[in-house]
Amino acid sequence: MTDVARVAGVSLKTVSRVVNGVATVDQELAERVHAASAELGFRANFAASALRSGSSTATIGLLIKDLSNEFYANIASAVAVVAKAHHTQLITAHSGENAEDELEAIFDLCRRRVDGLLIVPTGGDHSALKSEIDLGIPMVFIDRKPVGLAADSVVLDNFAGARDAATRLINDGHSRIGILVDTLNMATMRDRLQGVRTAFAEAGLALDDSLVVTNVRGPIEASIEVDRLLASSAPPTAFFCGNNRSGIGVLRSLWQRGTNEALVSFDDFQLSELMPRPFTVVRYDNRALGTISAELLFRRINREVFDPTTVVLPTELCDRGITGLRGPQPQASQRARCT
Amino acid sequence: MTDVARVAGVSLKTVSRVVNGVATVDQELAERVHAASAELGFRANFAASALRSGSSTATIGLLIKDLSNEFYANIASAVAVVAKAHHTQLITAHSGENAEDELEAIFDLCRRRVDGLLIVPTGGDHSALKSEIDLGIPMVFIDRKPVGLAADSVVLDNFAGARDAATRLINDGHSRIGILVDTLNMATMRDRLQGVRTAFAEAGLALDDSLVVTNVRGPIEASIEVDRLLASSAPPTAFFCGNNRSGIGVLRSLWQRGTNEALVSFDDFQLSELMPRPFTVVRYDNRALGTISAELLFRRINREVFDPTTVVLPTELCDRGITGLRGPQPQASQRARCT
DNA sequence: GTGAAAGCGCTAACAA
DNA sequence: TTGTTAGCGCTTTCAC
Repeated sequence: MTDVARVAGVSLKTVSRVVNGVATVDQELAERVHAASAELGFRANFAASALRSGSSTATIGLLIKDLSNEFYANIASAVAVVAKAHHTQLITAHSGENAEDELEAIFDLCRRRVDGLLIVPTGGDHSALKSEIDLGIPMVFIDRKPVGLAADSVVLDNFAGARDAATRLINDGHSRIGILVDTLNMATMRDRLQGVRTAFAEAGLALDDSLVVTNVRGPIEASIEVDRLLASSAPPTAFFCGNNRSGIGVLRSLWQRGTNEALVSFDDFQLSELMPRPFTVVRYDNRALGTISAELLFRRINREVFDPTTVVLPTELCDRGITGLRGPQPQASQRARCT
Repeated sequence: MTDVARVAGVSLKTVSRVVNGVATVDQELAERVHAASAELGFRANFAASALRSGSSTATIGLLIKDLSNEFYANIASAVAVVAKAHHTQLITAHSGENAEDELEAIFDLCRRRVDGLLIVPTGGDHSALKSEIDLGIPMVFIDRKPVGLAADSVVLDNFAGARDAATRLINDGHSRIGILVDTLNMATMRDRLQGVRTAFAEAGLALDDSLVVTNVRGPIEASIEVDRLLASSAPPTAFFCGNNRSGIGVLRSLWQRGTNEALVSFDDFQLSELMPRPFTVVRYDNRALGTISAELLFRRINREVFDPTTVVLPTELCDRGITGLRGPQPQASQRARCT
């Protein structure tokens, strides 16, 4: 900028004024500055500007597990739209599996003075972040509430979704239901399992714990468990899956077997309506997780004052998979038969 | 930092040394600094540090259309892995549809002094970026070569992929093939159409231009075109789709009709092997687009000198969709029958 | 309307 | 090993 000032024959401050398009600058001087800028290839340094003026970095951070997972990608995409509307750049940090990595990434973003942080927690304890919040960096937690910390969060109604799912199966006459969930270290999974238990209790039925499988990591493990459960002397007549990955594994297994056990799985997924066998999903507005969190964050960033909020998004049951009947089918954009 | 120095009773520079963990500092002084840091809630300001030391911002930018699209999400996910390995944060900017927005986003990232830029171009002209490259900001273009600019790029072998696809159909006895591609403003689409034309020419067949449909934007438009083409007096017996979105539309239409026209579509997608009808995809390593580009970018960032490179990734034909036969099926992790 | 000087938070270069 | 000084690129303050 000093060079530009020299070449344009004006003071540093005048260049600054022209570059920022602020205040009134003499037409001719402004043009000399523009000419000199172009000649020298001058580009304003955003960081230096923010440093001196104490203005915000116009940057928020998003901590997320894995963008190649549709669930997280939809959140990130929705967040990006809100960020753009606020003329803010988005730094996306991948936490990986590890809670320590996650903390380290958060601290790095704080050193970079992001205006705020959106966190899809890997789990673990978040009390270490209290100091960062006190320092004035707003945070909103997505999909899981923070542990050991009072902060905003946007989550799903996991309990109700799972209870509805199990109730549907029970009402359809099933009493032996295979339950496949991921690790119970995650509150989401605990809530979903609790929803299923509640549905059984409400129906006056006993849930056979030998049909409850935890730590189901992915589709392949889910397939294996389906085969194991169905080979038992008192096999289940239906399955509940705690997430779409195990749902897909079960779906594949059941389709291969050609048997007609019922299936309800948490999480919808792309092209679920074209799966080769009917099943049901616990659906919710995936993008809303991102949109609402980001809007909440910007309210905090804009210094709006309100008590820590938890937004709970509703779920609904939707039938998916093809029925075997040919003929006009609903388009993806107006998905079918949701309750 | 000044406050920390005062509270710890040491000089500014000593605090700096302790914070950066560099050089040897007396044990006791270091502890006084740590204590003062904790007491005051001191957090190093990364931007100020980079400004003074002239070191890099340890940030790269990724310009991408839409993370909710599997193709882009896989690229972003792969880039994030490489960035993390280089201890670099990733700013993801969504270009939207608009070429002007894209340029504006790039300029913003340049003002932020990112170390480098990864761009999935929306199209349009990129000669305006020459000045930024000259300024020393390396750029790598993904999926499409830059227009009017010599820069690194990583692209697919669109021509060969499409030629292989059409040749497969021709060898299977098809001569009337419906061709559905998106706008020919995109070089990828032009290359794919050219690949199809070449396959016809090599087979000594004429391609009926009335079966070539351009500007097919998505699944719904594709479905409509399928219905139109099949209603004609000389309907096609097979379809080629220029991307997975139109492929999905055609697949849905053909499945609903219950007819057995052949289908080959560019781009694989999740759960394609569970689609209710056989078809074929032109597959490639989606993540490699991100991984290789990012690695190329970091070579540039590390001041390695080499001529502008274009990496072309190969494609292969893979059969997808269920065959109607029950029984053991290949797992997604070892996908079937790829040539 | 324009410019000179001071300083944002930090580190390089040097001195002690 | 520790401290002092100057200054990264920019904006503020205030005088002209």
